[in-house]
Amino acid sequence: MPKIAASERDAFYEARREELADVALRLWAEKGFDQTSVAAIAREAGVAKGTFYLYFDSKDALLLDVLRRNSLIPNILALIEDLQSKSLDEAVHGFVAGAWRHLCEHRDLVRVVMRELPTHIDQAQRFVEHLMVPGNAALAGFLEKHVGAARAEELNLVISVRALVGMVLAVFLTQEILGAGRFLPVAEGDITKTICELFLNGVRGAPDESMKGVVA
Amino acid sequence: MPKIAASERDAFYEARREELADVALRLWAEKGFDQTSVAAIAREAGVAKGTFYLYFDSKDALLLDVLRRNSLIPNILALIEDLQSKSLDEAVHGFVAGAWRHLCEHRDLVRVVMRELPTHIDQAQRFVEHLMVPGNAALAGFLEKHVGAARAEELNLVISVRALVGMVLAVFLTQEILGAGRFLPVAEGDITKTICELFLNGVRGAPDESMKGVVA
Amino acid sequence: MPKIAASERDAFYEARREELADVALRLWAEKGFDQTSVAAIAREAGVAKGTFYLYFDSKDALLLDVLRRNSLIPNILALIEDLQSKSLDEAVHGFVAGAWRHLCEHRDLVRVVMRELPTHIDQAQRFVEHLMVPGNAALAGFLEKHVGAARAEELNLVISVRALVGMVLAVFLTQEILGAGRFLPVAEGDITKTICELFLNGVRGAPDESMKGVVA
Amino acid sequence: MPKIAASERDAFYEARREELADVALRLWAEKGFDQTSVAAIAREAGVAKGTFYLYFDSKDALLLDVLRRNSLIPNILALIEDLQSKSLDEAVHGFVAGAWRHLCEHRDLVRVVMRELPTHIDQAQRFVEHLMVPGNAALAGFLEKHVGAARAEELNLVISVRALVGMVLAVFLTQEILGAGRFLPVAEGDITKTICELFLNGVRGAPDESMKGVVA
DNA sequence: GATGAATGAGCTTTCATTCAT
DNA sequence: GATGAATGAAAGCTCATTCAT
Repeated sequence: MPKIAASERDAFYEARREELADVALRLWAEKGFDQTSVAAIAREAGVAKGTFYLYFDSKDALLLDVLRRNSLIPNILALIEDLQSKSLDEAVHGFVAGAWRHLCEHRDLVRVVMRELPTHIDQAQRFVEHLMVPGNAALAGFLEKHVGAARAEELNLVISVRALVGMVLAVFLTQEILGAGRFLPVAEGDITKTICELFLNGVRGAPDESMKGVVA
Repeated sequence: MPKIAASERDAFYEARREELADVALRLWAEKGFDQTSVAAIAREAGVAKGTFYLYFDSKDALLLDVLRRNSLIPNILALIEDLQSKSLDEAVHGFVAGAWRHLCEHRDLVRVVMRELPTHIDQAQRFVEHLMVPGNAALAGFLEKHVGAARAEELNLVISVRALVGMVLAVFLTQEILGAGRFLPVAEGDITKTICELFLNGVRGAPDESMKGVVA
Repeated sequence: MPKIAASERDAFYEARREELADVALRLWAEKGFDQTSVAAIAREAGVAKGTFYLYFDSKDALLLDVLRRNSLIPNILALIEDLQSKSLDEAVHGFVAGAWRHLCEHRDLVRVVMRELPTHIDQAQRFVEHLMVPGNAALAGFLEKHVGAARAEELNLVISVRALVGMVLAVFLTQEILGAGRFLPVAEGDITKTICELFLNGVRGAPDESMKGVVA
Repeated sequence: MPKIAASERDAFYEARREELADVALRLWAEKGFDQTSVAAIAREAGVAKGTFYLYFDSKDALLLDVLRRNSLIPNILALIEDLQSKSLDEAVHGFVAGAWRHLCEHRDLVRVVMRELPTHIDQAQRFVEHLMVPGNAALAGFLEKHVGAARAEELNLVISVRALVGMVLAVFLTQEILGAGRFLPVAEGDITKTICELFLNGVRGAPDESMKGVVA
């Protein structure tokens, strides 16, 4: 069998896997993992129930694959990497805008991860180790560079980073998942601006003489 | 039948209900609602499967009851009410500490709510309408009183309130649910202090002349 | 304990049994034996579920008791006995009217018997042996006396008797149980009159010379 | 996929459905609808419990299907239609023989219908409206044509028709369902002959002069 | 490779029956 | 005697997974 044919077949195989994973993600976001049957996923993807098992070993294996496949880890680490050379203002604005965009673009994934991560401890471990710990550390280091060691003693910068992420995530969840946007529509720009403003003033703290020279 | 006996029986009935509800909450927090069978709840509570149905009409009815029984809504609204007469600093510290305590004391409930709320739209509605909207409004009003109308135009205060809640919630989730506390143990006092510091500096903003008189 | 008290207790006991049996019959007629729980019977009779078992060994035992207690056998055999001295016309009219009255007065029993007899072969046996066979024989004998041996050879008189009963029963069932009475209301008198007229002309047959002297 | 395969599969599917329906009918006739579990039906049909639900949505749906599938309504209406052109004697003999044959051929269905119809009011309605009312009316009209309006005033012909059906049904039930046939074996021919004789003499009535010309 | 019929474990729920009070 | 809480077997039904075609 010629190489091309094989790679074509592989491409087809991969496309099918992706199709199934996409459908599953959508349905899980809607009704939850347990409330979505394999039959429903197959039907929605336009294949037979049995076909599903040619592409995934089990329903659980598909969940792992979906989480892995859609891992935001590289993107987010890249996002963090990009910030290193910027000013504090630019970096925070860039991070918040980037995070918000990521959340919006992966709305379904966010829903599924929020639901399923806490009961899949192994995945949660992986998430913490590979994304949260290094990401946090990188951002905390970046912050320390800009606000100075003195301020870093007043604030726990790791917690600060998580607080920043928490602000973005919580506002996103309430607006987009719980539907608070219907009660109080707010422009996306206002949201990121408010968060950045809060955080930048927050980390910098009340200006006193000793800080003046350090702040970016 | 004497009065006492009846009230004793009622007390016993209520105790059993509570026992079952507590067991259910614990198991649901661990493995999720769908992955926890009524049989498992009954077994863990030390009764037979059929006995469960003497106390609750159905598994779904128990979920509603657990959510209602553990509703944090009154507590949280009371917490907010208490802040009204305080200074901004005291209020924010009080709120953050109170919220953190609530989260710690209702760890399991938080897990279950985070998991099940998004797929129980009616409950989500209730949550948004009865807690989030009024709580947000009350806190935003309080903030406006202390930071002044000028600052309220720079920041969206409703978003700010949600951001504050988000900081507390996200740090709690990462520390306590995802287990980040094992990687980076932080004293509870450090967490609340950092969040308050961030937020207070954040809402007040960089001081300029016009603010001087207003800030509490 | 004095005799009176014992008999009073017995009377109370018997009254309770009867009450429970009556309630059961009513509910069974409405929804069927299997679809009526012991709890429902007890509730409707105003006693606790456990009390039921002080009066009957089991739900099945109650069914047997209800069938036995309400046995129409003695009544019907008495009805047949009464006819023996009458003329054919009087006897048939008396039987049809009596049977119709019995059916109306024991509507619920009829429903239950029609439903449950076929699946309770032992009860069915008893019914056939103690009511149908002797009753049929008695009526067939009576008929033969009046229509003569010659006619008895043309007609199977046992079948004729069953046919007579069948006419009454089928019209009763369609009018009262299936509710055909709502489509075509017919006076009770018309029904019995029509059945008697049909049967009397039917058994007598087309008059020919040989019959003249025999017919009552 | 070739056409043949599809139609073969459909044929197989239909055969399975029928097999399950037949088994169910048999078991229901024996022990009643409620006392026959889906598991028992599946086991008797040689398939697993779950397989049952590939062919029927629910146990109730199967009951409806069995009643519909075996509906005697068209057959019986056709039987009645066929009589219209015949003489009274021929028609009654034809009807009684046809009805008896139907009952014998659908013994199990008769048992199930007798048991379940009274507690399934919607099905009972359908039965009354679509079979009893029109069938009765057609037969009553036919009778009136042959016995004359004068006799139709003496007899309620609708009741007469039901009485005829009742004779056939009651004798069938006692012979075949209650097992009276074991006590008194009677040739099938004797039964239908007796019923016809009874009915024909019954409807015609005692001959008087005015009737002479009308009777068929 | 694709199918979908078949499976049976497991779910939620009901209910006849028991028994401590 | 009377109660009703407790039981657990058994029901109807679903669904992840297998496998012959």
